[in-house]
Amino acid sequence: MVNLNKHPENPEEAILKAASEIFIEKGFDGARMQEIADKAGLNKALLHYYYRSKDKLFRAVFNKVFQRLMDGLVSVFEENMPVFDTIRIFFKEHQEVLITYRHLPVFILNELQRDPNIVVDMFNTSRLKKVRNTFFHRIEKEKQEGIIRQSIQPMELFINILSLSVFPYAAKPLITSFIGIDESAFFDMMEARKDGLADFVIQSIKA
Amino acid sequence: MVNLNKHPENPEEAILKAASEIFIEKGFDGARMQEIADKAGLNKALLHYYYRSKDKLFRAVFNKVFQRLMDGLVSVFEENMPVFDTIRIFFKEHQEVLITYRHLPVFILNELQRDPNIVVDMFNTSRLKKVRNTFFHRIEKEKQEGIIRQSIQPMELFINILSLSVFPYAAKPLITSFIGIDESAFFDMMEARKDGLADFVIQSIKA
DNA sequence: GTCTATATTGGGATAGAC
DNA sequence: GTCTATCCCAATATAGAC
Repeated sequence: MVNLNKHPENPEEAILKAASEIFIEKGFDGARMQEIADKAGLNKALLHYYYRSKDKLFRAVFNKVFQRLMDGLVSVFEENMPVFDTIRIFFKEHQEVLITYRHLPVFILNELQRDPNIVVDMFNTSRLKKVRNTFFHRIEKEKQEGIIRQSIQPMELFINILSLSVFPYAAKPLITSFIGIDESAFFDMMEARKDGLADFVIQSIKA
Repeated sequence: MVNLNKHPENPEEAILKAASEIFIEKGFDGARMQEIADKAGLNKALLHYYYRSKDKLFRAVFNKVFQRLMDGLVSVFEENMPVFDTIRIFFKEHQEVLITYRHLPVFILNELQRDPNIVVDMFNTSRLKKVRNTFFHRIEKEKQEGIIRQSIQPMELFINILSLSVFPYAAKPLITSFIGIDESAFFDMMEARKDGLADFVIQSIKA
């Protein structure tokens, strides 16, 4: 589960922590206020006292975990360094993020499909602007320098990298049952895959 | 929405069709038997008459749409032809499948995360066996022939191709809000991306 | 602020007429 | 087989004592 607050001292944080775990595991519709209260060691009435409604509590949770995941996945692209380095570091670090936040990708994708209005607009656009100014800019520069192939589109490369990184974790139950391996074997496989992924991408884009 | 039965003549099929649309859109927990009945033009009692319980109705739906999506995505890999051709044809056809079944990937990934026990085991293993005997076998052969790089792992390549193909559609709400485009612009972007994706992969694996 | 008790609606499931 | 009416539990939300 996601550890949002290591040691919540006040009820408000304890509720948010418990709610995060339950919502991420069961989704908005599957989550029960009673279960959240139990996990927080409090009673239902307090959830409403602090967050008014299930819906408002959910939004608080969603915004928080969404930003967490984005921080974990996107921050590398905001550093200004050679593109190949960015890619290698990203794939080296992404596994840790995705293991820590196991269920987050599917949770976010699903809730966004259920209700596209929950997106945190401000965050998205400002975040992408930063990626544009660093990673995308760097790609164009290295295309000029003859390091990267001319035909490479920054946005598509970005989407490709995220796809290769995130999808296998989202599809973990499918993959494990397909191949007939258990969870730990799956994570071993992902671990072994890291370097290969960077090679896979770099091989594609180098001039 | 997914059109499972064009013109359902009998109630049983009408229910399954309506249930598919509702379950895929709202998930198991978010779906309402009443809404399914309304959409099918029948009453709740009939749903229970034909399918006993919400859970059983859901399983009937899930098994069906799961197999549909797999057919659409995996069948190309079961044809015996040069690997590069397989890849090009797959990316050429995948868009159509994923537009037709828009919400299916997230639906399936989410329900599998919610309850990993719903996997249809028999189907998976037999299906993968076929892919192994054709696509995987072909990769090994072309490695011998010096067409494909020695370091390429068939299973990982397979996962990579599916990731590149499916993830952007699963993350559609995120991508559109990120870039600030609408649905139709998104599909245009995906359409334009097809050829580039095949190039992206082939560039990576060719010797 | 924190609890217990309760109001109230929603929704899966069934009984029973036709 | 198909309907209406109803049962009954579950779940969000609130009232009110402390």
